[in-house]
Amino acid sequence: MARTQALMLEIATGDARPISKQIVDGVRMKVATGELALGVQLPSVRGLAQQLGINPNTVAKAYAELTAEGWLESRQGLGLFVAPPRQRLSRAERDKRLDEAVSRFVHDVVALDLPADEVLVRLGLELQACAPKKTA
Amino acid sequence: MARTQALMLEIATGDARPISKQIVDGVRMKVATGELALGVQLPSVRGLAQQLGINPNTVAKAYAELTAEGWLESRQGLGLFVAPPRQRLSRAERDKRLDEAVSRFVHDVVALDLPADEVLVRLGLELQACAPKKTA
DNA sequence: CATACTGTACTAGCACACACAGTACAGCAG
DNA sequence: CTGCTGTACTGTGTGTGCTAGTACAGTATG
Repeated sequence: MARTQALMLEIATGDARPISKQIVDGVRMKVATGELALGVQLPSVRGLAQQLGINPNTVAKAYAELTAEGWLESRQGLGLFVAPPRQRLSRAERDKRLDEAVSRFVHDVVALDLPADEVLVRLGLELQACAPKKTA
Repeated sequence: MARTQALMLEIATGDARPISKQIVDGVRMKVATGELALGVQLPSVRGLAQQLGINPNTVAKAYAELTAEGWLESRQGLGLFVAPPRQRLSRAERDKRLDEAVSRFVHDVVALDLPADEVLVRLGLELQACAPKKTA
């Protein structure tokens, strides 16, 4: 392992999220699910930028955030690699962020006037799909 | 009923959401939970703006969105009132928005590396708290 | 009628975030 | 050395959100 991977990432111009956040979300999801295994090298800043047709600075910014969050590891002059899993955030910080995410989601969903059951089932499936898969 | 209500809304400057969205979310929540009953008149655009210390245009923008969504009803020269509940969005539109909200939430939560159970329980409680209360 | 409220619709300016463009530097491999 | 890696800057343009000011139509009251 530890070889560079193609990183089938797609940037949707119609997506409301900024490009850098799309990259962060996409890579983070792939690491969390195990699609990007420990030690795998990511495409270079300039390489991914060219592949996606965007500015290298935008990729660098996304990579910097992923590194700060502990998902990636930087080796100067070599590249970026998937970092070993570890506790990245304090309990308090995680609770705070969870509260914010829950609040945001509830605000979004209340506007739809849907039964709570349906929402929970729908979300449960999605969360399960993102659980780490040890075996491919 | 149908009298004006004080609308205990709070605008948090620390909140990342734009002010107008905070108003939309707040009012929508109060209508959904029944805290703002059918037919109740809302504070005037200028009145709420002064109360919150913000620009009247910002309030008008929020009210316009709530009216477009079907939560409020406008009577020219009289004011804005809580509208009777009705199907505001098509099935397809609601599914689309639910998908987006779920996706956004999952992306936020994956970053926290928390057990899915905990997240679902936490969210279930919050959704229940926002269910319509027929009786005060 | 006049006055004082309502919502609504504009224009204009300012601040901020985002993406882009270009340049530069340090570290590693051949 | 050359060529790749990440990283750090300085700008520039654009879009969004909030503010400010003005104007107009509809309704109620005197």
